[in-house]
Parts: sequence; C-alpha cells; structure tokens
Amino acid sequence: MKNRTRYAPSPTGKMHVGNLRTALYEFLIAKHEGGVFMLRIEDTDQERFVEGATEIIYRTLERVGLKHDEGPDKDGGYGPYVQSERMKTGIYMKYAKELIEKGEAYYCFCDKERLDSLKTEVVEGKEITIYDKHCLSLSKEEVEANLAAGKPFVIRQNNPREGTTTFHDELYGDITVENAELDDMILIKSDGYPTYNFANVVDDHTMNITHVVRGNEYLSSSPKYARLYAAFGWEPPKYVHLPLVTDENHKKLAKRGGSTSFEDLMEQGFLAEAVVNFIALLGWSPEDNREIFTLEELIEAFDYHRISKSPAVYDIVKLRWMNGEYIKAMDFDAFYGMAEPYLKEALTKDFDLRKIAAMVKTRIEVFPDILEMVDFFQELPEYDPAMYTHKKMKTNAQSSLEVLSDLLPRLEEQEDYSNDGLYQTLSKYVEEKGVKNGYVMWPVRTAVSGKQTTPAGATEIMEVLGKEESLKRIRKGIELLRNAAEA
RNA sequence: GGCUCCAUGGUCAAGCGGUUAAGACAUCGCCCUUUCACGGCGGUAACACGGGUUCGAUUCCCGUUGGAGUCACCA
Repeated sequence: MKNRTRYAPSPTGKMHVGNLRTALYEFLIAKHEGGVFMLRIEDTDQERFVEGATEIIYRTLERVGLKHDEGPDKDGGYGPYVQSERMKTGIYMKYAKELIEKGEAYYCFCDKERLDSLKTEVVEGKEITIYDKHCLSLSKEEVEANLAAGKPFVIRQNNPREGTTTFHDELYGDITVENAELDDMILIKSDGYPTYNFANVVDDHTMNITHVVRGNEYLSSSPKYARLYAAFGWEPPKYVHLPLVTDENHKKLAKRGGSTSFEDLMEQGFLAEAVVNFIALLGWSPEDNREIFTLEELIEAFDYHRISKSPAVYDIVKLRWMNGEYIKAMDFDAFYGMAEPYLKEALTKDFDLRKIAAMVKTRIEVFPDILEMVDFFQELPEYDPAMYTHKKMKTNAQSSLEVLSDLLPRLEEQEDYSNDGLYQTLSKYVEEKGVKNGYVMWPVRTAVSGKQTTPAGATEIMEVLGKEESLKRIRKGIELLRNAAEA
C-alpha cells in the first residue's frame, strides 16, 4: 500500500513554524512515495476551540501548497475530515463500547471532587493524578443503574498494572515503559466527545493511515496508543515522532508565541517558499549539502529516515538570510510587484521606483527592509558630520570640505545627470588630485544620502535625485562641514 | 519529583570505528567593479564528562552531568 499520511491539527490558535513543519513532513512522506495526504481537523475540545483557527489552517496549507487529496466532497474538491462531524455518526462511541465489552475499557462515574482527592503534589505546586481504577470494580448492575439514572460518566481505558509495554518508532526505535506508569486515560469525555487520544487512534485506523507523524511531545503517551491498538487487535501504523522545534531558549514553541506564527511571518514580509524551505531543514537534511529547495525538489529528496532526533532551535536570522536568497532569485517584475507598496510608502515624491527597486533587490532580506533603506531619497536625514571621517578612505572633515567645495561648481555647470556622466566628472577630479576613488566618493555619497550605508553608489543616487536636489544636498554638506570646523 | 527522549562550534547541521571532524547562518579580517553595501576570498569557533569494548573511538555499551518533553474530562 502507498503511504497514507494525515496532518491532524486542533483548531486552537495560530499555526506556528513547528506545526507547519509537521504538516510539511506528513505531506513529504506521502508524496515522496506518491501516496495520499489528508487533513483532519481534531476539534473534539469544545472549550479550547478558537474561532477562525480552522480557517488559519486552510489558508496556511493552501498558501504553502500542501494540498490534501482525500476527504469528504466539498465544492467539487475535497474538504478536510472534521472529527466533530465524524462524531455524529456515533463512530467513537461505538468503538469505545467495543472496548468495554472486551474488558479493555470501563465506565467511570467519579466526580471532580473524588478525582481531586487523588491528586498528589510532586514538586513546586505541580500536581499529578493517577486514577485508582475505583470504578472498574463496579458491578454490571451498578453501572446499568448509574447509566439509567443519567449519572454523568466517562469511559476509561483499562490498562494493566504490571508488565511493560513497548512500541516502535521509526526514528527513536523501541521504547518500553512500565505499565504501572500508564494511567487509565479517558477515551470518551462526559460531554460525549472522544478525547484526542481516542479519536486519533480510531480515525488513523479507519482511514488506513500508514505513517503517524507528530511532535515529540507525544512520545511519552505513545505506549497508551500501543495498548489501544492491541486492545482492538489492530495493527499499529508506523510512528515517526519529530524532534521539537524550540525557541532561542530551547523551549517548545507555543501557539501564542510571537514571531513564530506563519501568518505573522507573512506579514513581516517573508516569502512562503522561503519559510517552507527553511523549516524543511529544521530537523532534516538531504544527502548532499544543498540548502535551497522548491517544494517539488523536497518531495523528490525527502527521506524521513534522515530526520534528526535532537531538537532544533528556530533561528530567525538564518530564515532572514534564506528569504534574502529567494528575493535575489526572484523575477524582477514579480519582485517589483511585492516591493512597490513599500517603495510607495517610503517615497511619495516623483521617483523612478523601478530603478530604486533594482538597487534594493539584492540587498534586502525581507520586504519591509526597503523602508529604512530608501527613506533618504525622500528626505535628507539629519546626520553627524563625523560621518565624513573614514579611516580607510583617508577622509576627514577637512578633506571632505575641500572635495565638495571643488566639485560644487563643476556639478552646477553639468547638465548631464546620468550615472555615467556624473561618474566621468568625479573620476576626472580623482585623476587630477591623484587620490583614491574613495577619497572623493565617500564624502559625495555621504552628502547626498546622509547615511552610513546606501543601496547604491554616489552617482547612482544623484541620478535618481536629479540635479537640483543633489546640489542642494551637497551645499548642505558643505555648510555642515564649515560649521563643524568653526565650532 | 516519576517516566521518556536528546547531547558535534552561538545556531542549523554532515559524520554512521581509522577524516587535517564537511557545509550553511552569524561573527571577524582581506579583496573588488563607483566608496558603505552587494559580491569574492579567508580566519576564529565543536565532538559535555568519566568508565568500559576495540589495535583504534565523535561514532558501540554503561554511568554522570546537562537540556527538553510529559505526567488533564488539552491536544
């Protein structure tokens, strides 16, 4: 059978890069073998459900191209499987009762008070509860009576107290735990909804899922899943537990966290393709040293056996670098389409925006970088005349004043304000003086930009600025330098 | 605290008994076409510790330490 995987998120908030990576790996494992990828919304927790969270999941998966190819018919395509919908068919209750009949599960009528009395504080206010199987000893008649009386109940898994349970993970190998560690977890909640743990197993089995891919945080509850499969007599799927994606403090990413949500990244000017590429490499590496991959190329190269076992810190600095690589590789028109809003925001005067866009394309990492990079075109910023002093260029206030003063009349006379024309004028002066380029270029660029770093050279900037504005800025520079000299 | 997992530079990572221990980001330095930047070149920087096994361990085993995850009518 071809691989069948599913991404099974619960709609409880934003989708962060760790969530997305799980979805991506599920998708890749299926597609690498030409298999089937599904989407299943696990919305069995009515309290934590967040309005709009399901839409975020759809939008995100669509945006990055993780298209599911099976599910209930919807608008001529496939909708996702939704557990709250599936529940209406009674499927989860049916299987729970099957387990009760087998003696692998039982009704529990314990109320909150009794459960609270079972709590033990272990450390620093941390409490744990281990259910004492109290209701397992209820006779059939007592159970019937409670049910008939409409007493609220849950259904619990009946785990053995002795022996051990072993399950196999594709990455971590065999993991064995003492059965005494296994709590009788709840399968059906008192509101009639199945718990995640139970619905997940029932669905994965009935949907013929071959690879269960999920975060490492489920590793410790996996033995309970193994018992469930054994109780049903079902063959368990292959488990692929993924190493955690963590923040810079090495802590698990949270859905509420700041800069890790996919949609936030989009707003910050990242490209979806770059984000996908980046997270693919968080916990997985190809056989060669390649780092830049399209989704198609990932499908081709992805071998899940090469997934790492140790957690990965999500480093936004490297993501920024990768995004910059994607921007550099973009077709100019496509780039311009995305850059234009930022250019227009920063520059309201009449500039040749396409020319400026070309300057900036190879130098930004995310689109909003444009704002600060081009703002000086709009208006000359206040700057410290100390900027004219540059050790390597061998320039200082005095030399800069001299250069600018010498150049001013020539630039006033000059009609040709093209980059080439201006460059000729400046190099001629450089030649006359017998100095290095930088000796002249540095003060000129400083005067026309007022900035330490710019997206272009002095004459390119002047070409964009035009004669009038360029001269104005050079005169301003001369004035600043004179004042500084007097002070 | 119990249980489970993990352990190569600041970060992502290759390595799967014998290597000068790759590569990328970041950082630092040098070079360069119109200087800063962009680009090119180069440098600094790692096998957590202690025992085994072995002719030989980063690699295999055990322990220690460290980190993380988990212990709900949440997923």
